[in-house]
Amino acid sequence: MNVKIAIVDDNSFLIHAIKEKLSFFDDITVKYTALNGSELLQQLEESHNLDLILMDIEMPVLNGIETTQFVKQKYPQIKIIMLTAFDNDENIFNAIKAGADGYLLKEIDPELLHNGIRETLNGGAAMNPSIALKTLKLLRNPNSIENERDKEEISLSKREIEVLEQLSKGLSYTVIADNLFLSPSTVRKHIENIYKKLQVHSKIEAVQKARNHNLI
Amino acid sequence: MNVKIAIVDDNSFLIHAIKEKLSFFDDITVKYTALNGSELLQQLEESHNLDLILMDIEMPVLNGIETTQFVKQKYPQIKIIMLTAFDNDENIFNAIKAGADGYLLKEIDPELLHNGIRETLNGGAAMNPSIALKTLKLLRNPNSIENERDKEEISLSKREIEVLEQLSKGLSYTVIADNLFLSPSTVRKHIENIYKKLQVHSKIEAVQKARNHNLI
DNA sequence: CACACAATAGGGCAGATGACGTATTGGATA
DNA sequence: TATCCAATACGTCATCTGCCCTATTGTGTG
Repeated sequence: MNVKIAIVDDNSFLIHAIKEKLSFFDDITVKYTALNGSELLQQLEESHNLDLILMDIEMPVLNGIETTQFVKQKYPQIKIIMLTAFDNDENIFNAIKAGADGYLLKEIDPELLHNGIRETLNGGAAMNPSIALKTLKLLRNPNSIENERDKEEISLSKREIEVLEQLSKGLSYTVIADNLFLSPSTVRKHIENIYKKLQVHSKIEAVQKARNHNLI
Repeated sequence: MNVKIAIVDDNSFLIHAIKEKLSFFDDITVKYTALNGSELLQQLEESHNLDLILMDIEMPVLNGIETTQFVKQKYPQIKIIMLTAFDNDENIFNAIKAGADGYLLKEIDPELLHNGIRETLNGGAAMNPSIALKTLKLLRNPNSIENERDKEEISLSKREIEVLEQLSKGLSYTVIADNLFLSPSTVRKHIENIYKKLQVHSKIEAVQKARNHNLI
């Protein structure tokens, strides 16, 4: 089976180097290349018939972490392997949080890169041994992550939090209304307001976002 | 440089099989073998001039997790790779907590095992791609470690998992269909089947349950 | 060779949901 | 005091969702 991939890197020379590495393998086709995240997103708008993205992290306009978040939100079926020169803990953790399926270093051998791509498409995860070690350390010591606090202040009212909690249990409007001794109309209105505040458009997104911000 | 390793497994036949696999590589010497943890600890008492241990998990007397804890406590310089047939989340997480430097499955190719040993001694971590993926999921969703027991009964197909992943992003049927190049009818059918298997009745419940069981 | 089952696809229907309106009340705050 | 806003409530409408039905194709297993 032929694999369609994209390469995103702000250094066009490096894009070329990666293409070169992959040129040995005829089961991989580089369908897109982009110099930053928003360029990639534009291309995906036109056609998202793509299997995997090799993504740099440090890029202008839209960096690799942000881009990964966007792509995974909209096209979760597309696998993403971070391919970067840096391997500091923060990048790794943020990339994982953003939904990356692997994390490799640019100096990687062509064969290992090829293996990593295949393994990732096969439902595994590609990782440098040094990166793997860092993820193990992060798992052992979860406290080392809790540093980054939320920047944007989301303030939901007490009632809205209550509604959100009920929502998170998978209850319907009418049941929530019944539970909180409210009219269904009121519950709907609360949920409308919650959506506006969280800037989401569905129950699932609301619950997800609320969880990520420790609101519930 | 010659590497001195130990193999700990309650199945002497499997010890032999691993030795066989490693016999191709003349930079590795199997110094000890043991049928359980305490046997290994005794041997280490006499001489702990050892680089790395390949450790089974399920063993009588002293299991692999406990043994790893002991060894890492007393001889932190000795690397330990879990080498086991099972890869359930609880084992992985406990092994990591105990201080394991890698986690491989017994069916691994000789070359990859050799690589894993070398990488680990080189300051990295050895991991199967499937294990790597599990560690990533654990990092993303740390509360999903408890509920492993009742997972046996839940078996979703690969396609169903894909659909669930899309669901979890809050996408609608039509968008999911578009992303996976399926008809909306098919997506609906998949979701129907998922609901039956998970015994739930809404998107949120499905995503919740899937998360708790580390299916996504 | 059956048989089971995953993956695909479509039809139909009742009820739920999301997004828009409007409106009243009471408490907080400028 | 005047204004803001949370909390309450209702109406409408297009769309989505959950649940029922049937059906074909391919793969794998006993």
